[in-house]
Amino acid sequence: MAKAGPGAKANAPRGKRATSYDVARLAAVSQSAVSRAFTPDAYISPSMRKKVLAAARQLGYQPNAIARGLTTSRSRVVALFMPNIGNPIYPFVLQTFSHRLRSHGRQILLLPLVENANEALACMLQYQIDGLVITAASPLALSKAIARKCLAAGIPVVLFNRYFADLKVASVNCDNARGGALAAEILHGAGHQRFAFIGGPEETSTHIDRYRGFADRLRAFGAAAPLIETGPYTYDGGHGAGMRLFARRDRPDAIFCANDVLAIGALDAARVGHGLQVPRDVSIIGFDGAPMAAWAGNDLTTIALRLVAMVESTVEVLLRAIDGQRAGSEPIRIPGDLVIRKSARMPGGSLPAAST
Amino acid sequence: MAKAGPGAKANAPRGKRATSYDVARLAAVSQSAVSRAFTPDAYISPSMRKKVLAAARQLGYQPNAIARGLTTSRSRVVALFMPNIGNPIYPFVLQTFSHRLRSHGRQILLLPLVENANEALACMLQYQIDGLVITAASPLALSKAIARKCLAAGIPVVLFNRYFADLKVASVNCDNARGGALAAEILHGAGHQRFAFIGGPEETSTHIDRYRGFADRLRAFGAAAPLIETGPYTYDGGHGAGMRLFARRDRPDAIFCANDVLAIGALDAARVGHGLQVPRDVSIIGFDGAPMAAWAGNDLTTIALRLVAMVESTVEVLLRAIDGQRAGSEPIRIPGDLVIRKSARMPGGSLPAAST
DNA sequence: GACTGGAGTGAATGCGCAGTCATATAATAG
DNA sequence: CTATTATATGACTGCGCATTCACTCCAGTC
Repeated sequence: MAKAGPGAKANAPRGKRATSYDVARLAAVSQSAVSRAFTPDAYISPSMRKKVLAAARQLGYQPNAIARGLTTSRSRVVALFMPNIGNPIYPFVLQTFSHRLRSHGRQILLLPLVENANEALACMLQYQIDGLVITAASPLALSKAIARKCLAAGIPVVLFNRYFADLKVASVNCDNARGGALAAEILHGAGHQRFAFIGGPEETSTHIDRYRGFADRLRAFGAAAPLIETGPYTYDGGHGAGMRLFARRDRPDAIFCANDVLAIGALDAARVGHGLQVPRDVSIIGFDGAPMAAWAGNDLTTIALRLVAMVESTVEVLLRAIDGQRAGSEPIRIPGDLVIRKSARMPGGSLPAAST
Repeated sequence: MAKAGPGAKANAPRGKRATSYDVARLAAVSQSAVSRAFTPDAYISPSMRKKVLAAARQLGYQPNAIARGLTTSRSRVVALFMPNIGNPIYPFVLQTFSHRLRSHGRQILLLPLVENANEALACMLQYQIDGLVITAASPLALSKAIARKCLAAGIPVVLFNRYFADLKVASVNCDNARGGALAAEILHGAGHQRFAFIGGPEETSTHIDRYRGFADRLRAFGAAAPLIETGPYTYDGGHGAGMRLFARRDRPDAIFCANDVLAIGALDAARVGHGLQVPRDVSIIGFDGAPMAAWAGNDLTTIALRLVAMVESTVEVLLRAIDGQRAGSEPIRIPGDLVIRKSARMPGGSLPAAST
């Protein structure tokens, strides 16, 4: 074949990658033809395409996405803003986004933790980002500022597992209020009397909706209003809240936590910190469906997000927005699924009740 | 100022972003001057730079990284291959990489989980990736194939927390053998007699080196060879291994696990599965320094990776390779730090010993 | 048999920028 | 006061591709 370059395919000499012209020359066609061969809906005969692709393969040619982006002024890259990964569901979310976007020919650029919204916007503009996904695992004020800037700059934005009441941005969420109500039904139905809620930062939509769903349903049952403890969405936050709650004389016997990491913190506060038995002395329900909720040491009853469905929906909304259709800003809500484990007594006593 | 466009800065009319020519016109200078103003080491007077930057700010101008990439033929983007995020240290690793690379003006493109190495290479070539980091959180065979292809294509590669004995690739690792030896010293020094090792996939360098360091040191002490159980690097892997070990008549009283997730699985197998007390009945030591090792319910003694140092070293090696200096393929080893908690008895009885 | 039209292809252009080269001005020397 | 050199700037080209436009070719038409 060609002259042998050390460790190189066909003729990729020294850091020089084949261009469409190289392929054109080899296939004895024009550069236009090469371009068409790699463009899905281009006007080209099957035989021509086949010939070009053969030559391309021989040279190890891949279209240069940079050059393509320059002419089309779209990068086919989507940015993801997801710093502060404290919630263990996000690795899976990230992986799922990556997979789904790839199947639509998109790549993911990871936006680093920036100081302010301008830095983020600069990054997006520089790389001609086609769209942005912001997950709840990011500082609220910063997320909002970034979303606002991007919208002003005409970059489509979709929020994942979060929404802003005062800013019209497309979003995909769990039906958090319904999840909270479900927790209330279970805990009340199991005969509990003294309820508590352990939440996260009070301005986040997950905190607000999960609490509201829980408290509203309790009120509908005529139960006493739940105690509330809040803190960051971390193990320590849940542990601290649990320690405070269990130290009270009117110690709660049923706790709903705004997420699983908080719940595991509360669980440890009960068992290790206060020597309580779960669910004999206290029932605890979490939210999210984090992997470690299933671990034998935790065995946490929780309301699991349908993460795959949520990601798919987010991708769909984003791609549609990129294609120019203005997305509605009404939050899309996807239900959560109750996962019954052993950290909470169930109505009907399907788990060892207090009589033990 | 300029005519008011709805929701637009100065004059960013309809999805049209300002170019260097626009800035040049406004500042009454040439396009070259604009380019120089945004190039760190360019030959330009301070006054000129100031004037250009002022005009750029007024237009909301950001250099188009795509166009820049086309002329410089480097994208300033680094790819990260890290699918299968099962180990909870990786979210932090990802965040740290992102942060560190950004401080060097680099962005991260997340490589999705691909079917084969060719897909990955295609992605790298299309986007003119400057370099690649492969973490241990990715399938071994695929990682190796990708690394091989990239090297052949002239793309610098650095492995994080992994190395290949039979392929010359730069890598940054924990000093795993030393960590294993440390675990052996502690467990032997605390008076344990029946040792076991719970590992991951047998061909991974972390498994091999951590086991070897452990077993070699035990042998040096004249102790019996440890029992070995292996499985995937998951909670279930550790739990299953633990259940098997504790069911034996010669049940081990000291277990070293190749990582923290395995160790937590083993811990739960001991406590929940077999009703054993830790560390009265068995000492367990993990590896990595995962966040949940610190949780009260686990309280796991472990050997913590110096993740920040490892990431910084990886970035340094990678950037040097991108700048053309061939990196050595000898693994860089960074020591791990013993974190003493309550899952293992310590030499000298600094924790409640078997006498309880 | 000249004419129309569809199908396929090639030539040419520009995307936005970095860098090279040439030029104009200011500073220094002789 | 001219010759020489720093210093700073502008004109221009090309990176690799998508795309537009013009063109060729050939089947069908009357």
